[in-house]
Amino acid sequence: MPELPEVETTLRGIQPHLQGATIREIAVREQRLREPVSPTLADCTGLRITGLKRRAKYIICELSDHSHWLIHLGMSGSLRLCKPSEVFKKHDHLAVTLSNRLQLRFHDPRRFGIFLHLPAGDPTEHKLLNSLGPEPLSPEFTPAVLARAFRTRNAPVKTVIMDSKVVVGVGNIYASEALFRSGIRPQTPASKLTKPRIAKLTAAIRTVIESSILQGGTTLRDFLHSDGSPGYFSQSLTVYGRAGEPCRTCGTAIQQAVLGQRSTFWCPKCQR
DNA sequence: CGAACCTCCTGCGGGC
DNA sequence: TGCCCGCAGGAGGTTC
Repeated sequence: MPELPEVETTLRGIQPHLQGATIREIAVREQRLREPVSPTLADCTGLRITGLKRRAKYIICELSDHSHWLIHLGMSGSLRLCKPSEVFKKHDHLAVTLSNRLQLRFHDPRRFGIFLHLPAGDPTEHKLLNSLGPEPLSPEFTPAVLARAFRTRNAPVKTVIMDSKVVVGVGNIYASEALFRSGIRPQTPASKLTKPRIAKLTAAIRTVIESSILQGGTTLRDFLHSDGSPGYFSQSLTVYGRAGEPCRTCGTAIQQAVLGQRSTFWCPKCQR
């Protein structure tokens, strides 16, 4: 369940090894992902990787012919670098051999991930990217922006902050965490929140994601030898997954309910 | 447009 | 120990 910080950590881990490398070979071992792996992926042999960036939870890889790879880790995906000789693990669906004697492997048991080859052009015009909201850590993510999005939304605030058109990168775990941090009950209709509370929520989303990236960065020492999953689960979560356990602030039992098909956790005393 | 619901898939944990 | 069942979840798609 890679959340944005995990994607960012993955990007930082692989970037130094991919940037500037030439693609020697591409092996697609399983093309049935959320969308079929692009058939033109094989045509990328011989191209150089000229840049890597992240947008929302997507990793965008720029190639020397100005085409791009658009990668999403879905629920269970990971990217990892290893020696080309390493035995394939179950669910290693893609292997990209590079000129630097390393191999990039895309591993994804549940196959909710995506690995697309976009034709030369601006990747942000792709339909998966062209209607995304602001990055939570960018200056564009302000209380005013959130307030504007909330005005017309009567759905639970938790559902709304998980809407990627409102703000990207707030997954199920961090939605609960950010709401706890801002003292807001997840069920509250977004339209009912006052300006000061929205401001608090904006800051909480930023803080929760920021501190998690820092954790990922410290846990992950050498991406080359890691198993591909940054140790971000080791972080202490305040409410997520803690139903029935005492709130770390007031001791009240953490509640759990399903909201918008997703399990949600909150403290009934600290969050109103 | 908004809201509710559906879907893809496999691993894991609970119950017996 | 083994088996069955149901749940978990990112996010686009569908329907009303």
